[in-house]
Amino acid sequence: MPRVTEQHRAARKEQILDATMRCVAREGFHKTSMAQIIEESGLSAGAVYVYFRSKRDIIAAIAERAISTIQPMVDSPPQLADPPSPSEIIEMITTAVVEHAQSLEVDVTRVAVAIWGEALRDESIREIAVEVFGRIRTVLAASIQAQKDRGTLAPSTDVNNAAKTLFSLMPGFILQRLILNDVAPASYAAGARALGIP
Amino acid sequence: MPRVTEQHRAARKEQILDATMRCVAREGFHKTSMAQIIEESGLSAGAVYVYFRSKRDIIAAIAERAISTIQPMVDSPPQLADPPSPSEIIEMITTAVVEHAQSLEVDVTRVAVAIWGEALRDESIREIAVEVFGRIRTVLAASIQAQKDRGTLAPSTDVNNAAKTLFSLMPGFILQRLILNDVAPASYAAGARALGIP
Amino acid sequence: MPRVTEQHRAARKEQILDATMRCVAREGFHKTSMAQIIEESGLSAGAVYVYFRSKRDIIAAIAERAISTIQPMVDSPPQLADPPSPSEIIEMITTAVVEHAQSLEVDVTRVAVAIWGEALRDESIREIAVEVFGRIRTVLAASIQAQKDRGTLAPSTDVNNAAKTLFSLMPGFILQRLILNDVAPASYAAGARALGIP
Amino acid sequence: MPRVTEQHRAARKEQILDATMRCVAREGFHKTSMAQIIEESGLSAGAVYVYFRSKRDIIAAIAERAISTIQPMVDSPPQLADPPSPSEIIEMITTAVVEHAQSLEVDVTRVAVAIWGEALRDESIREIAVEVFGRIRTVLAASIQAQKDRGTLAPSTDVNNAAKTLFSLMPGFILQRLILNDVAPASYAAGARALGIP
DNA sequence: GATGAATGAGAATTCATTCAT
DNA sequence: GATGAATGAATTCTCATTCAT
Repeated sequence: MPRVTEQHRAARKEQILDATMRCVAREGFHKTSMAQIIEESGLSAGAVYVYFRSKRDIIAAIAERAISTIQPMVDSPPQLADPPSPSEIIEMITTAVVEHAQSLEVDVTRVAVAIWGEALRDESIREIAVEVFGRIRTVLAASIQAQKDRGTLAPSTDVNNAAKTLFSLMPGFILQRLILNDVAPASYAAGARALGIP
Repeated sequence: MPRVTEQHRAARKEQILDATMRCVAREGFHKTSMAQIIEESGLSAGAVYVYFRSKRDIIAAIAERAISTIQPMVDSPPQLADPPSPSEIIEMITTAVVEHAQSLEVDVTRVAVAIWGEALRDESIREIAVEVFGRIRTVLAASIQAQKDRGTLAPSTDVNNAAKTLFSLMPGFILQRLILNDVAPASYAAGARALGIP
Repeated sequence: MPRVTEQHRAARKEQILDATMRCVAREGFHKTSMAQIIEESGLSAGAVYVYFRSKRDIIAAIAERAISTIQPMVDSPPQLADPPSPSEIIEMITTAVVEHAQSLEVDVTRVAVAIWGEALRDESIREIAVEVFGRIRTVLAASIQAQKDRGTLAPSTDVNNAAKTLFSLMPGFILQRLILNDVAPASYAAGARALGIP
Repeated sequence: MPRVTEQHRAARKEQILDATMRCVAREGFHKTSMAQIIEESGLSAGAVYVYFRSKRDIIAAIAERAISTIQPMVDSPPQLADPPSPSEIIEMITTAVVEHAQSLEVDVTRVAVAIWGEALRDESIREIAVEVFGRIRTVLAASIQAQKDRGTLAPSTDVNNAAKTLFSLMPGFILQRLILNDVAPASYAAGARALGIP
């Protein structure tokens, strides 16, 4: 099959990564064997290794996917004239997370937890996590700054500190949803407001 | 069998679990091999299998340890007449977490992340996580209730929802500390207060 | 098909064999993969398999090349009136070997060692080696016969036995040059003469 | 099986190396798979890897064996008052080689050829070959020196050069025996004497 | 109870070769 | 003829677990 397009290559890579996501969401990175990925992808062992040099590379690619998966979730809908408040952002993101998780065959949040674990033992995965965390925090910091400008938050507010604290609501939601399964975007955001978060 | 033997058994189990904690903090559960645990514990393969029937059992025991490790952290110091406020609790727990992590040779928070991942694929580990999460949430709910009683939080506050949101600050702190390494208990609690959390 | 195509075929085969020689000189036959040969030759996998049916065929072709490579080395320069003496032949051949090895990008003697190994497990490679060894021995036998005729060697000399012994000086030189790297044609021939070889 | 002696370990290693020798004599190093070694040794995969960390280690151990295998062959029988002459040494060594090859189930000379090939691509194997070659050359040099002292060889003889040339008779004999199968110790040594070697 | 050698299924990866385009 | 993606058996090595001593 000569003259195979870049498109074809990209599609195959997606095929492998899609299969891997399904496996990892179920079993985590290290309980997912290459044999499972191969089986799930419908390709042969050799084919998988044409597109990825090692299992580590596949894991890294999965982690990188998180960046592009998260991005549309954290980007505020452009039609909003006013920047959303922190609790609104929380509700927006958690809603997007839940919807995404339910619409696809894989729950990305399960993969996210696997990535957190991998970030602790693989520096290059950690770097990817650093970037994702940073992007989310930036969005949250902008919202906090807007509240401060508007007077809803005290002028003395340290935006970065507040963003770090606010950021926690994202992984905390994911974790409680997956393990306790008793959180929902609306009530979670309501809880944030009840605590005083604008 | 006399008590001495029971003590011996317990000591041996601790020895194995201590060794495992060190390994898991470094590499996670699945990159930790039984050979590593055996080597690190200084015991023989056979001996380890006398005290634990399988690697899964060791992982479960490690997860159960989290309960007793967390308990003293979340229990408010008894000398305090007033129950601490939510942000005070956050600062207390995060401080305890950081101090614990620095004083011991293993950073328990790294093991915690490994447990979160394992809870997604092993129901019995999930049950343990459910219990740990529940205990922490209970402490937080009590504090929120106290604030509500005192009038610091609105009477309409849904204590459970607020506790769920507040709970997130714990795993969120752990994750940011391990991956971004730019959070500290005092400023983190300050961030919480800046956001309006009492 | 016109002649041009035949030339083309031959050129392509050379291209593949040249590439293989480079690989084999480095790593031997079995550590040289088809992928390396394909890469080194600049052709596609399919193209290589058009010219050679299998890796074994390529190895066999490499071995056959040895025949034509060795031939000009063992053939005495025709201008010499007198046939050279055994030690002179040794010096001529070893000199040719060293010069050849240095002038080309591949050291054929390294390939020769690989062929010796392969001859032990593949009958058809052995047959090729038999032919090469035989040709060299024939040249040496002729020289010994000439010495005998001239009276430099005893009339009782068994020409064939002497040729077998003399033959050893060739692989022995190659091996010591490659592994110990402390032999040179002139001193090697001098050593032969010191031992009494005319 | 606790309290396993060093003897036991050594015996197991021998068992694995014996099996490997049989395989390598047949197929060379790289056509011998770990599966074959495992099968031939009668052990399990895991057991083999308890004694050798990798296939490379096994190959290295096989090469090291050559040293101790060669040593008794090159050591002159101590009862000889006079040191043997070069051609006598050649006959002794080649006789020992042939007898050894016929008495054991493996022909060590076939393994030797495999080692020569491996020495060209693995530095540590080369080092072992250097040592073996050096030992043989030392024995030959001593014999040449004795001949020189006795006046059988010219006083101008460069002992080292002559030893290098003489050394070649060993690998040359091995190679001709394995590939052409038309050499025998007695006639080979006779050939050496016919060429003038004392 | 303790030991640690042994097991063998399973892991990741490679490789000679094929064949649809 | 030429391409190079695809194949899948084979390769090296690991690992949780067992059991004779």
